[in-house]
Amino acid sequence: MTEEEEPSWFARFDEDLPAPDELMPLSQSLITRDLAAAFDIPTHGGGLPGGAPDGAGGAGGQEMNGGASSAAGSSGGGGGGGNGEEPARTLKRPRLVWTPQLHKRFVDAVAHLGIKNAVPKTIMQLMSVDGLTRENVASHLQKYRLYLKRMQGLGSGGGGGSHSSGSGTDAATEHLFATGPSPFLPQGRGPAVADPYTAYAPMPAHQAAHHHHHHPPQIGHFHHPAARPLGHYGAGPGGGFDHGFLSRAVASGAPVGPPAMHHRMVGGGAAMGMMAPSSFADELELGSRGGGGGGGRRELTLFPTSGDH
DNA sequence: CATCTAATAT
DNA sequence: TATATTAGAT
Repeated sequence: MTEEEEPSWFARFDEDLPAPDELMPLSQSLITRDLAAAFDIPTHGGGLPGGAPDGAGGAGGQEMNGGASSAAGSSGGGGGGGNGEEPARTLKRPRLVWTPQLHKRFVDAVAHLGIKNAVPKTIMQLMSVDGLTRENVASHLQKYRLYLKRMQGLGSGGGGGSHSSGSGTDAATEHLFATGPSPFLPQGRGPAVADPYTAYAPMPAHQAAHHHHHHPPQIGHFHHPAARPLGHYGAGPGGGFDHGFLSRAVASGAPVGPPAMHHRMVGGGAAMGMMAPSSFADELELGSRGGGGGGGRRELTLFPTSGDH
């Protein structure tokens, strides 16, 4: 009952999520989670091998890579090697480190999914991050919600925080959640609107429908300064990515309809500031990729053509 | 029975 | 602190 879904938003949510090219060269994820788990992921801040964690260093440095490695163990062939017995199950994974990039994906997914489908399962599928489990997303989803709530409930400042002026929101959280464009869809239950929320298109399309919403001045509108040649992604060598993966990801045969849900958004008119105007390029990077045949791991290459599961 | 949300524990 | 985990609710 109440099965509602909008085919538009995710119709082409691709956005510029996927990195254009340049898949991060193998890196940390070389270690199989088994090994990593066995030794504890060495991603601890303690002694960074390079040294300076932040600050100086590469000004142009662009964040660190995401750490979603993972894999469900079980390697089949191979050498077998070492582990004679591998429970493969009950393997405790190291704490998932939600890196900003990972967050971006999460936020983007939620924003595009809409409060309606912003459920752990869907988000997880939309994120398409290998190793990400529902619990992982669920756990974080809570934090994200709290963050939003905190922002909407309390305009800025208030509470105990009190951070510099400018835009209210905490720094750390802000920095982490700095959700650039928050195309949140007003879940207004339109009486008969043809296309209530046209998922925002990657291009400045003027799909301005008749929206007489007294929306608060959405100051802080940012664009993606990142000028990356989006588009070419087709079937690369080994990677057959496609933006349409979402179309099938969520659209699991569901006659989407007008989202008639309870919309409980605070009309807070408070003006929410945003981060500084600095040019923050959002880069997404995903590594891992079944190289060829050996791997056999269904890492990236998410929805290949259907049929997952 | 499966999934989501909340609170809690580490 | 940030996550994982558990418990409860739907």
